[in-house]
Amino acid sequence: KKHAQMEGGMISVDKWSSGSQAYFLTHLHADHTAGLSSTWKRGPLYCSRLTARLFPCKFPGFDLSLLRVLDIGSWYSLSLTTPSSGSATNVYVKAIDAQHCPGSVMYLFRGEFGCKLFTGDFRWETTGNRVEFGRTMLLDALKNETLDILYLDNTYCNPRYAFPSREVAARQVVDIITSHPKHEIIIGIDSLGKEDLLLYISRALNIKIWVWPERLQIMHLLGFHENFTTQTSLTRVRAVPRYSFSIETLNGLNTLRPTIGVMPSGLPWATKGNRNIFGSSSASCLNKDCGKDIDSANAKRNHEYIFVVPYSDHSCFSEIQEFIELLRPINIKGIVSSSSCYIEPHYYFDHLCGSKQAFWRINQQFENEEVIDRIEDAEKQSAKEGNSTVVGRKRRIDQVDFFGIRVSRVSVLRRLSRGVKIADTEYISE
DNA sequence: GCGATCAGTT
DNA sequence: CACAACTGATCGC
Repeated sequence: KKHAQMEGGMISVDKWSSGSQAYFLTHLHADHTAGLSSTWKRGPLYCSRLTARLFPCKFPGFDLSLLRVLDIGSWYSLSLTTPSSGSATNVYVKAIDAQHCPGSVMYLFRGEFGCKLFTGDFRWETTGNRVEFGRTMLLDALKNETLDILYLDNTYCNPRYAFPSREVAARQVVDIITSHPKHEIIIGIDSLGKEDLLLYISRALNIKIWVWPERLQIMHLLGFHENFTTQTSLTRVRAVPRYSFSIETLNGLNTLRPTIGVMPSGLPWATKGNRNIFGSSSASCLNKDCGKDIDSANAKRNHEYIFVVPYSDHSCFSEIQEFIELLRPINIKGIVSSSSCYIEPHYYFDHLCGSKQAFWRINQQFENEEVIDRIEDAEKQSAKEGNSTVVGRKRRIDQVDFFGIRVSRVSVLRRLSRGVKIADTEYISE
């Protein structure tokens, strides 16, 4: 579903079938690890340092000598074999913070196949230190080169998906909690992710947050030792598995103590014009103050006890757009294919793609003095690194015309297929 | 027993 | 209902 096999079986990202020489994991959510298990024997598995630390929790008994840690922001060189010719070839890879869940990274690959970025799941907010750092790192990694293919987390790749930053959403949650001073609070979360939301609440209200025992272990591995507890008596705010979070649960809890539920989700925050397209059954929803008032008026209360807050670990449409405008890739492929309202990134972003657009990106950078310095450094660095970039550029020119004509149709066909193959030869064969 | 797949849940 | 992420049943080996 959300994975790729690259270069005719040399590299797989979040795809765990046999036939690759190197396997890359973007993050530890279950929909990216289907096929991975503790009995893994297919070869080295590359991931971020934090993912490696969390790995034994998800896959106890996994042979850890197969894990290869990639520190974020560093280039690594892999010596692989070109399947068609059998000759040795170098592939370079850099992991970049994907800002999705703890340990999540994007992978930028460079090799004789060109330059390809696989985002995994990612969130690309517009402000904040982490975002600035990520933007700098990405531009620095890409230098003045064109990005041939962007494998994009297109979960919310549709203009109707509009929601605020996670910090704004976290503030909404705090407002909901403080406006219910006598209530117990439960917040639905998954096995990994939304830690920043819980930390924000913990710090803003100076309270500990209850989590279930397995989740406390994760929190400790993430380095959070002070903000969480498994002792119910210490706090009125509890994070519970989302799967156990239901209206019945809340009704039951409310027979004991007044309790409200908070559901952080990107889903309900689709808009059509000024309206929430997901029906109007809610007692008070975001319609009235859409886009203006960002406090709890924008937190949709769809049940007497349940507040749904627009806290998403995936990019909204405008963030995806900004990301593409920054990178100006030659071509884009969505990695999410399961949705019935799936929209090809090309539908919205074709005008941002293609070889001319790649040059546009470079020209735009030169309007910024800071970036000019970076490019000059990049060019010096590039000269030191030898001829891999030359090979990549030659290959890229071949791809432009081809992709410009074919890719959109191929992508639609591939919607129904399992797996995304991005080697040139596989494009032709399909 | 394991893993792949599907159906169902929030 | 849209989604992501997860659980649990079932089937095949």
